[in-house]
This record gives sequence, C-alpha cells and structure tokens, in this order.
Amino acid sequence: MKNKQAADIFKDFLKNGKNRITPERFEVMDAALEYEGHFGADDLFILMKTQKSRVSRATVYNTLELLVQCNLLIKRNFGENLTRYESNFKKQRHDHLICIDCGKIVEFINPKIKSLPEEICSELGYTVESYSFNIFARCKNSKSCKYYLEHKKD
Amino acid sequence: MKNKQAADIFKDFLKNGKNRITPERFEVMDAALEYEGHFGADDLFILMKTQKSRVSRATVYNTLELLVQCNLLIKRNFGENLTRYESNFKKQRHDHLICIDCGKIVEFINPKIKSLPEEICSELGYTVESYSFNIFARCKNSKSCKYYLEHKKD
DNA sequence: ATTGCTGCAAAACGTTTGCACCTAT
DNA sequence: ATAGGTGCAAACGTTTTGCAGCAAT
Repeated sequence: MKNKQAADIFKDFLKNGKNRITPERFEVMDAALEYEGHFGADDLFILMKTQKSRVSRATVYNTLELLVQCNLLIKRNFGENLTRYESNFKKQRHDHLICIDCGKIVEFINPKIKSLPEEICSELGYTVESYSFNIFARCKNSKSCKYYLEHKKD
Repeated sequence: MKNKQAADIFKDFLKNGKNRITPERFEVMDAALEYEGHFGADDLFILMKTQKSRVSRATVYNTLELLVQCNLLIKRNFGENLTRYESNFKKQRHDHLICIDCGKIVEFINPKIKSLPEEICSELGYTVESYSFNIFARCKNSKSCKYYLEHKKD
C-alpha cells in the first residue's frame, strides 16, 4: 500500500457501501493515484500487466468506477470517445485546454468559471452535480507544438 | 434536396477541398440537418436505413465529418464515449446541461461564458479553436425527471 | 481516364458481461 | 455459509478500414 491516507478513504467508502475490501482494489488504487496525468482504464490495465500484476481488466474497470464514486479520481472526457481518469487526491479543481495539434493537455484554474455552473443551474431549476469545461486550441508560437510540427506527416 | 441554402454551403466546401459532389453526401446532409436534437452517427445511419436509403455506414460516418468541417454540424460529446452531432445551421452557439437522472439535454446561452475561452487562451499563449462546456445536474423538483423517476428500475 | 467515393464486410477499439471459481465477511 | 468479487474470454456498441466496383470530374 503506497498511499495510506487515500487507502483509508477508500476503505471507509467500501465499508459504507457494503463493498468488499480486497487486495486487488487497493492495487488498482495505488496504480491509479501514481499515474502521472490523465489515463484510460485500459492504459492502467496494461501498465499493471507489464508490472506483473494479476488483476483482470474487469477488476480495473470496476475499481476505477468505485474510485470515482469516492472522489479519489475524477472522470474526464476530452472528446475522443475514451474515458480518462485523473487523480483527485489532494488536488484542486481545474479545467483543461487541449492542443488540437499535438494533443498536449494543459490544466488551468480560472476563478470566473467557479460559480457559473451553480448560477446557470439555479436559473434552470437544476442542482449541479459536476461540469466539464474543455478548451480546444493551438499554441500561438508553436513552442508547445514543436515536436508535433517537426514530426507531422501531411 | 430539402435545404438548398445548406446544400450550397456544403457544395462550395466540397469543391474547395477537392472532394467530390455525390448524391449520397447530400442525402446524409439532409437527414442530419433534419434530425431533431443530438444524434450519434449510427442513429442517423439506422434512421436512413429505415427510410430505405441505400447509403452505407461508412459514407454516413465520413460525410458527418465533412459536415463538421464546413460548420453545418457541431460535434458534441456528453461523456458517454459516443460522438454526437447537432445541426449548426442558422443556430446560435449554446452550451448544454445534461440531467444525470433522465439524460435530458437542455441547451442554454450564458453571456458570461462567451469570452472565457479566448481570455484563458491568450493568457496561456494559445489560440482558441473551440470549447465545450457541459453541466451535469439533476432537476430540483423532479418535474423534468418525472418519466425517469416513474419508470426507473433499481 | 483517372481518382476519389461507395457499399459491404471485417477488423479495431474501448468497454461490459457471463460464468465458474474464489474469498472477505 | 454466503453474498460478492475475481479472472478469463467472449460479446458488445461504436467507429474505422480494406477492398473491389463505380461514378464524378
């Protein structure tokens, strides 16, 4: 167990939901929280496989969902028909800018966004559960896209 | 041809890109622009099949992409690993609120969002291409979710 | 005549499911 | 003991691809 604090949160969540506490689930939790940046469920499964883990694909998918439910992970979608996850443990809320040339994802925090979902929902008679705000852009000076611009074949 | 004005836009776009002008493409264009609300590529394909159209799945997928490129359609993704399209012909830009109980999609326009992507991008050295702002929420008074609440099996 | 587009079927991709076995409670 | 979780493989739904024939230029 690499992250005791997160493990406690997860354990409590599992108990309260009458979900069993299994070693596989904590193995997935550790791998997920240590993953740098955003990852797909299958990315994680393959990484774990290369590290000789014995957890199955089904368990990875299932456990990631549980980790989202207890807020240790956040689910993202950057419009590629692929569910991505990122750690939400000790992180503050942020949004994303995705470079449409090189795929790079930049995280940003803008205070103006904060109250918007709430505001809009109360106008419409809804209660916010979550929101997603993604900007798709290209870098102005091609610095960030240097790799892409040098290697793209067109 | 049901929408001559859109057809002209599409035709110009195809010519400029050295894409061929084929009856199938206009058949897809008509069906897409007439579709009420948001639809997946396969939804459209199946609808066209039931209407005895002979266009193939591949042509539908390919043509929808072309229609996005010439701004007659907008591509959306509401976090279900499914690409959705909606008409952008003579419509103003708007964002979406998705009810996480019944799946209903509400379109809204909020002036505060308008300048945000631009603002954030210029700070970070990027040029906006597009953005997506989705709010996931539940209705306060269960009016909108009435159907769901009555029929859900849990 | 040349390309590009089409229809079809098959493959690819991420994800979910069914099932027999196993294990935390 | 027993619900629930696991691993595995097969199924699933959406999307992409390969290919032979066809049609717009």
